[in-house]
Amino acid sequence: MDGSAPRRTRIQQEKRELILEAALEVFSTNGFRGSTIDQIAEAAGMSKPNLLYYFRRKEDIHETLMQRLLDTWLAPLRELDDIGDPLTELRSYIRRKLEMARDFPRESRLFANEILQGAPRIKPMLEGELKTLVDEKAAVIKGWMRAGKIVRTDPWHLIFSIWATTQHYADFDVQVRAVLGADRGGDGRFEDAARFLEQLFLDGLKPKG
Amino acid sequence: MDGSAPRRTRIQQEKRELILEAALEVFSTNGFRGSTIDQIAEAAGMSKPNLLYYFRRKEDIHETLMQRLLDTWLAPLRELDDIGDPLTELRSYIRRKLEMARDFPRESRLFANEILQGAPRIKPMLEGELKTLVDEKAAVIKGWMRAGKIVRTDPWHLIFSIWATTQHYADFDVQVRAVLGADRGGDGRFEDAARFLEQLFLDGLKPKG
DNA sequence: CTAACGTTTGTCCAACCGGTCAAAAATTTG
DNA sequence: CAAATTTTTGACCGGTTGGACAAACGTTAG
Repeated sequence: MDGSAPRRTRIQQEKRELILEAALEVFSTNGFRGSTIDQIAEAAGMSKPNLLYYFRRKEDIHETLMQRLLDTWLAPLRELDDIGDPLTELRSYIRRKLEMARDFPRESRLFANEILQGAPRIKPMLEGELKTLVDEKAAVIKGWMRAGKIVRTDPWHLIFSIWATTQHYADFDVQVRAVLGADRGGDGRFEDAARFLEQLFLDGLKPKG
Repeated sequence: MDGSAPRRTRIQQEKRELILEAALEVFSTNGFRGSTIDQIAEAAGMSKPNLLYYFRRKEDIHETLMQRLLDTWLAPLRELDDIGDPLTELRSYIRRKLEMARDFPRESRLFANEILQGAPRIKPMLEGELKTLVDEKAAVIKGWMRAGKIVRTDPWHLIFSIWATTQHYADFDVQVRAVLGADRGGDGRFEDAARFLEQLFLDGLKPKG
């Protein structure tokens, strides 16, 4: 197998970027099967055969998009480090994840779509690379628990809960904005969410004493 | 407008149930556009024209499914009541939601699919019925905060976080099982999740003192 | 200029998909 | 039973979709 990237002209690089950007928009709102090559081509400002000159199959676009996504998507977790104060580390992990939901909602939805449908294309990666990474970070968290820096609990489910609460603001954005209404559903909702999540994860709901 | 339900024969009722059950399976894993009438018909054990005799359009099936879903889906929140101890009420709301994720994962995924795609078919309901219900319950929670029964925080985001963390175990089930691995990803994962969530929502991560 | 190479387009196709229709089969009703 | 009604089926249709292809167009290098 040849792992080297194919040589590409300047035009090819630019057009491929254009297509991927358009495809991200279309796939993330319609899902894979719900999106058509024509839609992507139009969003990218080119004809369908022209698009197929750069990506020979619809699936190739999706696959390329997915590979790129996964790298950046797990970056915040990779940064979770053993140096520094545990509570501060966790707090900034939550903050980073929430910022990703705010700044890259389309990527979040693309990922959610894939998982919802049973992750047919990335299951191996979930069971391999992702599991390894999470296990590794769970061990770090367990160390913090042993040291009494944070409460003893299940590190895996802790990570799940951080994923769930932060990605919720990207994946369920329509619902969040609908429920908050016009006045509170504006740009401030991410700051409100950040404040709430910090409080929840650090102190919970039970009053002191 | 005639709001009365059409008269139906015994066969019609049974077959319609069969179709809805099959459609729930298919729609929840492939999304609306990703599902074909043929798939649903085959899953229901009948021919496509036969299915179309009971539901004249693909959309009618989805709509019927959606209406039923919404009633039961919000039942746990409706039960959240002002009588009884606030912390107990919240704890059992979380437990009920988690049980729904465990027992009705397809319904959860169907709903998630709809929201992910921008809720084209149920946006009015989100902005109307749902918002009203959530606002009402947020007021109840605010009362608990004023009474010092739970910590002061944002009730809307609190509700979001409960939705997010519990539905995560249905919508992202593949990922959860992949990360937990064969040994911990079995049936016990919901009990582990319940324990973790209770601890998180009540006490947070910060050690006492 | 011209040959080689990279890019774009129009046309076409086979498969699929949602839905129709008439006629056959099964069931209910009198 | 027979008539009326409901259910099931096979054949069919028009529109869409992913993708192929050759020809035209543009660009670059000798």
